[in-house]
Amino acid sequence: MANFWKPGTERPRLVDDEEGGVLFHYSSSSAYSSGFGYGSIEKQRKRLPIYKYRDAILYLVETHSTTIIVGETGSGKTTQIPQYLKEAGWADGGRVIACTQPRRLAVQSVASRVAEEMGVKFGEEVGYTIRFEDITTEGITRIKFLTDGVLIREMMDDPLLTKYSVIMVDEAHERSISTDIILGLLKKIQQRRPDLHLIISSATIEAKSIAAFFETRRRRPGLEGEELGPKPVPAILSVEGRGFNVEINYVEEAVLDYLRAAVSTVLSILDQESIGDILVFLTGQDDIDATIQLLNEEAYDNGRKSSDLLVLPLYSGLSRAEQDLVFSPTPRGKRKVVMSTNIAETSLTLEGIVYVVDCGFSKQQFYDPISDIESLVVAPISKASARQRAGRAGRLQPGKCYRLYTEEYYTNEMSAVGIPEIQRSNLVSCVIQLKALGIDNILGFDWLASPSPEAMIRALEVLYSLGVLDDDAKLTSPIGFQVAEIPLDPMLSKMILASGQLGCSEEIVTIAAVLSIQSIWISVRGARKELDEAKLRFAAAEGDHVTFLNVYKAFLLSGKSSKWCHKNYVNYHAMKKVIEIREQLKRIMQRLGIGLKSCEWDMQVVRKAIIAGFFANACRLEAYSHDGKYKTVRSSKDVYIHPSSILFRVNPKWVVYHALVSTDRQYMRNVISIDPSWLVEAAPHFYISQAPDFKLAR
DNA sequence: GAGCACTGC
Repeated sequence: MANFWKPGTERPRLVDDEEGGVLFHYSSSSAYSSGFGYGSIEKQRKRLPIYKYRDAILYLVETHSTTIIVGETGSGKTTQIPQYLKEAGWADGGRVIACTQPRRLAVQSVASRVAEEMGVKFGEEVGYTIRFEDITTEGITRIKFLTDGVLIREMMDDPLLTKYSVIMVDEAHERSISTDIILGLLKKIQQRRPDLHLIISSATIEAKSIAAFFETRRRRPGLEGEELGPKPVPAILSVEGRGFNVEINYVEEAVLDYLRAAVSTVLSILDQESIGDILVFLTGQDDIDATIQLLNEEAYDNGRKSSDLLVLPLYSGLSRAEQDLVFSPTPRGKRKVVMSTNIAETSLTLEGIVYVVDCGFSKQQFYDPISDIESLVVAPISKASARQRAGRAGRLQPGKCYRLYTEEYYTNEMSAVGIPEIQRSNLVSCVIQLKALGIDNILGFDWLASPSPEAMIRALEVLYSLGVLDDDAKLTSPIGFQVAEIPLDPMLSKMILASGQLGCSEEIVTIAAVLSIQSIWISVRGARKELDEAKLRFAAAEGDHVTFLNVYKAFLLSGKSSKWCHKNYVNYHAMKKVIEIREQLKRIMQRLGIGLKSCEWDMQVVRKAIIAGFFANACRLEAYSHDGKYKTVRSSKDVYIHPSSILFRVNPKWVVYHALVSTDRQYMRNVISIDPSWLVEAAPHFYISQAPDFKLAR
C-alpha cells in the first residue's frame, strides 16, 4: 500500500499584480449565508472604495478594455456576470452580450440556468447557439451563449462582431484551438473597436499570461492626461470559489506501477473511510479494464464480498446507457468506485464524489509536422490538470485527493500548464479558418502561443495541394472559399466539392458525415467477434467508405430504428448525429450551388470523389509482403491497415486511407481500394511534383 | 488484431 501524508491544504493563490494593472481579490465566503454577491473586495494597489462583487466587475468592465476573471468552479462567474452586465445596461440599444464556452453541453446548461435565474423565457432574452441548434431570437436575445467554434463562424460573416457589446470567453485556460484563435482575433478587433469589452475567464495559473497578451501598452490618442476610452491594460479580478476544501495527499515514494498503486489506494480508502464515492483518473480503456479486474481480485482476496462494491468504467467509447450507470445513485450498503479517463475532468461532472485518486497521467495527442503523424501518447498531466482533478472531490462536501506521485514531483517537476492544443495539432482547419477571416499572414498572426513554423508550413502545403490556396497563399475562388465555408476537415470539404461535379454528392455527403464523427460502431469489449460479424453484413469490397453507405442505407430502411442499431452493433446516437450533420451539409451545399445527385451505386465515381480530397494518402502494398505492409506513396513510410477496417487482411494492392493512427505501428483507419491511375487523374500536380519517379502499374 | 477528450454553418 502506498503511504500518504498531508502537507496541508491546497488553496487558490492570488495572482500577482501586473504593473499598472488593477487587481482585486474578492472573497465570497460571507456570500454563502447571505446569497451570492455580497462580500469584501481586498484592494491590492490603488485606493478605491470597497465594492461588492457585482460592482467590482461592472467597474472593471467599464474602465478596462479587457478584464481577466479568475475564479474556480462554484464562484458563480459564468452565470452571474452576464446578468450583471445586462442589469447595467450593456445589452441596451440592440446590443448583445456574448459568452463562449468550449463545450456544447456547458453552453446549454449555463444558458438554461441563467434564463431560469432571470425568470425569462428561454430563447428570447437569453438564448444559445451551438451547432445544429439556434435557440435565439433575432433582435430580442440580449444574452447569448455560444461555443467558441460558432463565434469563429460568426466572424466569417461579421469580422468585427458588431452586434456584441461585451464578449466573455469562459474556460480560456483550457486553451482549445478555437479559444486561442478567438483571443488572437479579439485582440485585433479591439484595435478597431475600442467600444468592445472583453471578459476572459481563466484558471489562476493562466491569468497572468493572458493579461500580458492583451496588454498593448499602446498610447491612447488625446491630450496629455486626458482619459479617453477604457484602459488598454487588462484588470485581473480574482473570485474565490464555493467548492469545498480538498485535502491533498501525495505518495512518499514514486510508484512504479500506478495501476497497482491505484488499486491499493482504493482499497485503503474503502477500509478507512466509511462513506463517499471514489473517482479514479486513469489514462485509457486498457488501464481502466485492467484496474477494474485487479481491484475485483484484490477485494475478493481481502475478504470483501464483490457485492459490496460497485466498480464502474467511464470513457467516451461506452454506450450512453453504460455511461449513465455512473450517474445512478449508489445502492444502500454499496461503495461506488468509478474508473475514468479524462472525460470526468471537464466534460462530465459526477456528484457525490468524495475521494479522487489521480495517477498523474493522461493520453494526449501530439502532432509531428515533419512526418505528418498525429499520435496519442501517455504523458504526465500539468499542475492545472491535477488541481482540476482534485477539485472533483469537493463538490458536495470536503473531500480528499490521493496523488500517485510525490509532492516533490508536483512542486518541482510537473509543468504548470499543459501544452496548448494548437502546438499539438495538425493546423489545416485552423489555417483555412484564418484565411477565410482575412488573416493572410498566418506566420505573423498574434498568437497567444505560436504553433511551430513547420506545422504551419505543412498546413499551407496541404491546402495548396488541394487547390484551396494559390501561389500567393490566398484562398482560391471559388474552391478555397467554398471549402472554408463547409464545416469539415478541408480534405472532406474538397471531396464534397468534387462529388458535385462527379454526380455522386448524395453518397459523398453521407460518407463525409460518417467520417467526421468518431465511430458508428458500438465498442463492446467482450463481443469483438459479434461486432466483426455484424460489420460483415454490410461489407463492401471497395472498402470502409462504401461499407458506411451500406450501413446508412440499411439504417434508413429500418425506419431509423434504435432496436435495429442495437442488433447490428451500430451506435444509434452516432447515426442520429450522422443524419444531423448530413442535413447541415446539404443546406450548405445548396447555398454553394452544389447539386445533390446520386450516382446510383456507381462506386467508381464515389471513390474518385474521395481521391479528390485524399489523394495524398495513397499507399501501395509491398510486393511479397506477408504481414500486409504498405508504403505511403508520398514518403515511403511503412503503414498497415487497421484491424477495425473491413479491408483488414484483404490487402488490396492500392489503397487510400482517411487517417493514420499511431501506436506501435502506423495504422490506416478507413480505407478504400483504388486504381492508381485515378490518382494522377485527380491530382497530376501533386504526383508529378511530389514523386517524379512515381511509376504507375498500368 | 485495436480506440484520451472535446468541438464546428
